[in-house]
Amino acid sequence: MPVSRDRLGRPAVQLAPRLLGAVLVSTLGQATVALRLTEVEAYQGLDDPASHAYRGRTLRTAVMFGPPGHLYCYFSYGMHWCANIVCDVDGRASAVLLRAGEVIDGIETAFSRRPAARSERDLARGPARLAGCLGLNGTANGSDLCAATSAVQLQSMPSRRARGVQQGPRVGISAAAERPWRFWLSGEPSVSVFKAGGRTRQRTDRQT
DNA sequence: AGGACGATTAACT
DNA sequence: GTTAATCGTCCTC
Repeated sequence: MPVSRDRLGRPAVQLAPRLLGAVLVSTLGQATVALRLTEVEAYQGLDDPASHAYRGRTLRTAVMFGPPGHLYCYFSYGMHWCANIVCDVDGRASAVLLRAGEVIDGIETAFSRRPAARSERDLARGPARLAGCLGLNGTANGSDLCAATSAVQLQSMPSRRARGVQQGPRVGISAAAERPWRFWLSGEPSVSVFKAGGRTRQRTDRQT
């Protein structure tokens, strides 16, 4: 039985630390991969300049404005997919980005989807790597994680906040970079390397 | 219609 | 530490 939807109907900043240790299971492509979440980030919709939903509902962000418990997948840098769990109540955009996890089942399948991974800890270390392991892409956008018939499910979630939860700035953003809305489990090898939010790209000053 | 930029990754030096 | 790859989305003419 997947996690019940009402447990996810709370703002991302509240839910994010509670998702550490939760288990996601994908049966996409007739293979099973299960993953235990070790690092997440909260994005609080209209209150959060770093959120895709900040400027309101668009075709891309529509899922975030819907009921909790669905997957929001987006395409990044022209080549990667990243995945979020939509949370908070229907109509309020809020989502938790899945940044890293430990593969606990289907390791062979995960490696086949991530040929560049050299070790188990690299399989789902980083949001696009995590999505890659599970086979998530645009087709999975909107998937209901709380439905027993769904190919992607949130199988379990700790009833209390896990021990060893750490908190700090989010990765790779420039807006609202000071908000400490990244959460991870201390001592987990799968947690991604810290980079303070800000410019990760060269300036594009034109020459005169 | 055009362009800047990104919730990134992998492969380099 | 640096940089190329690559394209959907959204904002500005």
